[in-house]
Amino acid sequence: MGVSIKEVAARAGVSVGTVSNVLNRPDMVKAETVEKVHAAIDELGYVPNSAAQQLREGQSRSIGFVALDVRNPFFTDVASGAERAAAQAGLSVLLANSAESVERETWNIELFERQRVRGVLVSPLAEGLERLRDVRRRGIPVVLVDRGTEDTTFPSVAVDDVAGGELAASHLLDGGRRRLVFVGGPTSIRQVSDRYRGAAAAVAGVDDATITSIETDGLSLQEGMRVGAELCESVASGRVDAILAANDLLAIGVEQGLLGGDHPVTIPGDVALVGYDDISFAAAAVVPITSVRQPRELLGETAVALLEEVRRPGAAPRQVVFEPELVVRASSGPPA
Amino acid sequence: MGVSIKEVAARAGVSVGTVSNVLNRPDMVKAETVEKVHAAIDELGYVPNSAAQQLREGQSRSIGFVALDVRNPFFTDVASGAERAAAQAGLSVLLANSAESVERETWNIELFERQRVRGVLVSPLAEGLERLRDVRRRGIPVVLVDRGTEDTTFPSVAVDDVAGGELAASHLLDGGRRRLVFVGGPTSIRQVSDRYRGAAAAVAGVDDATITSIETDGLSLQEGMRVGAELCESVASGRVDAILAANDLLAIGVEQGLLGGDHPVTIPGDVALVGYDDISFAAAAVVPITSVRQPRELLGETAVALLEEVRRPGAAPRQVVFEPELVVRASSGPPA
DNA sequence: TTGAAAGCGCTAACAA
DNA sequence: TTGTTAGCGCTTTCAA
Repeated sequence: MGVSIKEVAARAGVSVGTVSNVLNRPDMVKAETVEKVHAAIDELGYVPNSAAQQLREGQSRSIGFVALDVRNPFFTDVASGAERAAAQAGLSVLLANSAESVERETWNIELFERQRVRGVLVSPLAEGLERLRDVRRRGIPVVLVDRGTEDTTFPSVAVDDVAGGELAASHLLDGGRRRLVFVGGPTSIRQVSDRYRGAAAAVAGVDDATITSIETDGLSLQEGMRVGAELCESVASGRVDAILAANDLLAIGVEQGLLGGDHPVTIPGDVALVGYDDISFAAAAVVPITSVRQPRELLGETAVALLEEVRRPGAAPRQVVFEPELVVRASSGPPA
Repeated sequence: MGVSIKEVAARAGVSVGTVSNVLNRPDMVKAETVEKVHAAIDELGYVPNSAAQQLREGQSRSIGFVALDVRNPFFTDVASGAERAAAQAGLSVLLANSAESVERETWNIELFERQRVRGVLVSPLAEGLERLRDVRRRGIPVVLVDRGTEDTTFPSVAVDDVAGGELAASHLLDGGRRRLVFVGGPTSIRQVSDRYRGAAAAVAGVDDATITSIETDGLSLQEGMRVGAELCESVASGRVDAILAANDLLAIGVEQGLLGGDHPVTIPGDVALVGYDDISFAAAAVVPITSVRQPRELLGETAVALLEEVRRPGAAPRQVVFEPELVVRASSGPPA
């Protein structure tokens, strides 16, 4: 079980209350006693038991973060922003992975609830919202991350994905592109459909421009490669002159599919390409990829701030929406 | 604080002991009572307090995993193997990130110690070994992950990096390559120096073959691109016909540096390339990259097994070393 | 400036 | 089959 405060007290010849005071309010204790106690702590190798502390305090100093997919750099960046903000408030962040599964999401949230965390930040799956209301009903504050503002009873932080899609498409249209393809899916992921909607709106504003959509099974590199290879022909024949991917993993895959085929096409000569998220691999691709950047770390920081805000009694939940930003690189340059 | 077992007991009209029994040994309780208690639990939305459970039990059901860098897919894969093995034993894994900093490593281990975890799995930095002995002295079992077998007083699990380096170099030599360059660093990372040693040994066995080393500042994509661009000239002039990267991030960067320059070279025509780790981006590169694969998930599973093993009193710490495996892809094909 | 003691929520030993 | 209770390690209130 390890050394307890009792043993430290005995060794130092004081009471447990005094040891606790040395640890938590040392100015209350005579300097000499402080020294004695510290000596005992060192000799015994005492490490406080946080379960006992927490039981006594009634609450933990941790915030739970349930991410959709820890392997996506986007979420680790959001988490690291949350970590930084939490650290400043003397809190820590526990990271859990839903791996895009409702069961795991539910299980992780329950784990956090058992730990009586200060609150949970969660980028929930479409089906998970009802369960989150239960959690909140039981007194644990919840902040939605990257999940739009559908439900204004929750505080939330997100980036305007419709605007992001519009930004990307407008950029392509400004560059003279007219035959756009949107690659992404499943459309049940809100981010995907919002980005498409934005792009479609921009296209609708230009007379001779069109946009079609290719739905993928997921947002992975492999799916991107598959679609990229398929698109070679349409690009070569001039039926497609621009591709808009729902995220960068897809975009990188598409690029490789386009460049690696038997009849390779050129980027941006034959076709322009824009991704989404601006992960580090986008800039490092063979043809560096233009991408829509989201303030990932800021998202995490803000989520923590909103959590602290909503914990104050009587505070109304606030929805924060950030604007995305276009980072232009070679993949969307002028046509050949 | 949430609903406690006491309130459930009151609601169900039974004692707290009975509620506890319903939760932990339901066969001990009359079916009718079980039902009543469950009804009360549902109505009240009771969720057990794990701090109290843990305080009572004296130990948590969690294992701490301190990873060198969570952003490296290698470590998340090891972690996910550990998770799986832990889940089978009814345990869970807490993931912490050292981010290659000794302070964060120390801090995370202390956090785990306060939580009285069952044990810690750690891929420690060079400087951290002494502190781990302290942890063990205080009764918390420690397993070294991916850290060779220098200290046989710890159980450990690793992959033979010398053999891996040899494997990679031999493959290049078998393909007729003679002027090898090893790219990696800093050499203070044991994995890097081991892999180089293995490669050098293989080269020493072939009369007219040579190997030189280019030390990088880190194992990142960016460093790889820098070195790749630098190497273009040596490759073009025939001074280099094969490159061996210390990991795949570097290898991918090197490939992009080589292909993206003003005087691009061909892979594998002008130069062969081999990476290390076999992360998913390696297979998805423009020229798919030959790589040395490590059994990542198995590493994690084994670490958990070793932990359970060493917890048995009197058990000797065991060192497990796995053999790496070469995955051949286009980047190391025959010369032009 | 210190000590004694209550109590946080839970489990398990024991009594009924 | 169920109820009562001690005690896990800690903080904090109250008294000395």
